[in-house]
Amino acid sequence: MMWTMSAAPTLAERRKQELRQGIIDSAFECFAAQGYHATGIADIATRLGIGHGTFYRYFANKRDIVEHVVDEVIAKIIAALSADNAPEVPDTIADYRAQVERIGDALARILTDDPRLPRMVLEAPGIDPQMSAKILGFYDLARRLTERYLAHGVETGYLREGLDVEATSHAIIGMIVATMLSAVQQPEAQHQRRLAAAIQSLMFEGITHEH
Amino acid sequence: MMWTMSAAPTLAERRKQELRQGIIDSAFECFAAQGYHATGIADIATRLGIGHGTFYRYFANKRDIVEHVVDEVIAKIIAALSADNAPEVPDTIADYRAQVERIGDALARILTDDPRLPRMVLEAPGIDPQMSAKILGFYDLARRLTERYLAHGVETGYLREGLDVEATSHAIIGMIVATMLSAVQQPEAQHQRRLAAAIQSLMFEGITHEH
Amino acid sequence: MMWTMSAAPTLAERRKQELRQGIIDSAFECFAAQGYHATGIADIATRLGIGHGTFYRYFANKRDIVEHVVDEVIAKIIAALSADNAPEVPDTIADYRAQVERIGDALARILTDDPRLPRMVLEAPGIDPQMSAKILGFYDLARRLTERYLAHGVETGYLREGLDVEATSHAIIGMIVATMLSAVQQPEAQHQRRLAAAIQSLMFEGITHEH
Amino acid sequence: MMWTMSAAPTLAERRKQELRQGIIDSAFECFAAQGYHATGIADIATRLGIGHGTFYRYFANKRDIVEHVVDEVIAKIIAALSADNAPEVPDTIADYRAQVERIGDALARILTDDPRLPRMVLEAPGIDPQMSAKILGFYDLARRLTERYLAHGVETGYLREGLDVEATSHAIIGMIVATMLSAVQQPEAQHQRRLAAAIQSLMFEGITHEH
DNA sequence: CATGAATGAGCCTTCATTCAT
DNA sequence: TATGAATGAAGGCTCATTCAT
Repeated sequence: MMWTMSAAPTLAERRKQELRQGIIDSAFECFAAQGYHATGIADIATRLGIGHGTFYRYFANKRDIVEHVVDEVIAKIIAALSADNAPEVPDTIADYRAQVERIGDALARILTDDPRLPRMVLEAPGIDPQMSAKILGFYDLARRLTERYLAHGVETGYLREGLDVEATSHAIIGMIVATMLSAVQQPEAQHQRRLAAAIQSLMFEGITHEH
Repeated sequence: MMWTMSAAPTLAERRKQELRQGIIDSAFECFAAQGYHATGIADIATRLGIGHGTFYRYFANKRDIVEHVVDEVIAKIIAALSADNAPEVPDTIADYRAQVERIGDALARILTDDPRLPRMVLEAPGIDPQMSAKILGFYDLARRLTERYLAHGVETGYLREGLDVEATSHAIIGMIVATMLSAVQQPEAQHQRRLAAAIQSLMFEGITHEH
Repeated sequence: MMWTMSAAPTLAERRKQELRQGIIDSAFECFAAQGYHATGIADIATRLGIGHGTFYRYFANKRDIVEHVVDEVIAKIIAALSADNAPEVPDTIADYRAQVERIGDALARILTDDPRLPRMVLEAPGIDPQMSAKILGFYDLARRLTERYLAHGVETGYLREGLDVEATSHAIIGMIVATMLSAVQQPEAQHQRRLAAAIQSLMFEGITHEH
Repeated sequence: MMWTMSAAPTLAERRKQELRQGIIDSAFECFAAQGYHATGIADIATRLGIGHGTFYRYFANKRDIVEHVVDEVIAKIIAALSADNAPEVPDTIADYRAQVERIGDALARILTDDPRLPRMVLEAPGIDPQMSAKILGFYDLARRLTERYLAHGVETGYLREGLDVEATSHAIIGMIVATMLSAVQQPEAQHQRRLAAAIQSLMFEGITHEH
């Protein structure tokens, strides 16, 4: 139909989109506050002031909504992890370090901004095996991205030859996970920044005396 | 009959202990396979071939059993993390590196041995807030232990002066978490060993060229 | 449509009230027929032809419904006991005797009408200590009312000076209880009326020859 | 068999009888303290210090024991109601009044002695319809006894001609029930005695001025 | 005979989902 | 389209009863 052409969302359609997003937000808040299993569809609807029957006009079931909520959480974190380093691939050690710093800052910012994000990621694997797989998939996505950067660094020569890029990428992701874990309990910006700095140091200098 | 007084648990008592442990194991298997919430008491009992009423002779409720299961999992991991480094506190960089290696090996061994261990740790925080707190507490316990070692290293002089021991301990624990996460999907011994080696390298040399 | 604002309960609302009352009635019948403990929520629901989940939309739990059932039973009996003697306080022995007669008639009428009422009162104390207390409280309420009337009679002079109004009120309530007890097995109106007459005789003449 | 002849209960047999009685007593205490439904077989056995399996060597099931407990309670009350008036049937108004007094005293004594007796009678009808019938049967037994005495009084001439002996017996039993009801809450001897006196007064003089 | 471990029927209650209004 | 009343599958838990030791 002609009038459906991209640029012209009906008023009704926009409202629909807004309500849909509202449900996702409400669900996020409920899940973050009480956990997935302790949250009822009625809770999500009530918090939003809609009837809980309405929920099912926008999402197929409880599992469906949590899928969307987690996807959104992951998307936000991925955005923080990737947005700032998109422009160009670093070609010197300084560039790379700067990029790691930018990522650390972005992560610190987003985690400090909303500590429920890491909490969600922490608790999501308990929902069911599939959700667990999704979270692990998210970790792996981030890890593969990291691995590519490391590989590029080795190829380009600013990272150590012989570096086990795959294994090291796991370790680096682990440190990012640590950042998220600690954000659950200590979301203060300063703490996050210290953690980011320590990770940087560890990566670029190790913990020993500079040799 | 002449019983040796002290260490003589009745046959019945031994059976009781065995059944109790059997229930814990069965529960562990169910939780690992289907997740806490999808597991019914009946599942645990049936898998063991006992009536589900029997379960309640040994554990107060579903929450009680998962507590025991998780405690056992944590105990195993803590044992791996701490047993080998108990003897003496490292006083040289070589000692410390050796200890880190031993821990890595022990961890690799136990995770390879039973990949459901890390899966359980991964999924436990989704059970409820208290369990979440317990897991975070476990992480924090390990972290504080690491922090003490780092502090000792700095004091003794074999670690860099000015090292942010607290933040760094978070990062190191993150890498241990990474080990566990990867063990869920790649429990092969070789992979675990590579990961342990990479962590060591990262800690003691960083990822850059040795300067 | 021109609704008269105030007393216009929606159709839905009226249905709701009706269903609620239906559940109370159904529960009353079940409890009366099988006793509280032998009655399952499913019985109450099935007898009414509704799903047993529906029950919980109207009452919090099994205890809640029996509370309502008993309250209703008590209310009916209290109404019988008090409605007819409300108008004015009797000031002569004839007035008082007439009032006692009215109460007796009203009680006979209601007990004959539904013999499950006294049965419920009889069995309620076995539900739990709180219910027991409620029933005893109901007896005591009636007793204190009776006591007030006796005291008024003594003050006014148409009852014997020196009458132990408190103890006598207990005795009179006991005779009302007897009426209820016998109604369980002999609900026929005639029997009830004879009993009421005998109680009157006992109160006003004793069992001996008029002296 | 010869040696079974009445007078020679084996030691073992006596022990058995004692344990049996012990179980009844223990059950009575449990039922009185927590109610029938809240009492488990295990409670009864534990209070007595025996294994709960042993219970079933003496009583068929939970229903069986409560039957015995209630029977014993009823027997005690019947004894109080009938023991003292057994010797001879009263033939004058004074004799009868004296007898009523003796009964009242005996009742007061036993209720004051153990207020759990009336409580048991009060709560027993809630156990199940059969128990309810038993209690009603007990009331009726006492009532018929009373009725016989009243009839004798009328025949003999010391009670009013035309007295509705059946209905009046209901009323009198009601007052005895009142005594039991009030004993649940006020077991003090003095209160019981006042109540007995009031009942006597009511029976023999009515509540009005002596005419 | 005493014991208590084992059992499973049975019940209350929750809540995701459906559907008539 | 929004609603919320109705539903019943599902599951945790209790406890009377049995029976091997």
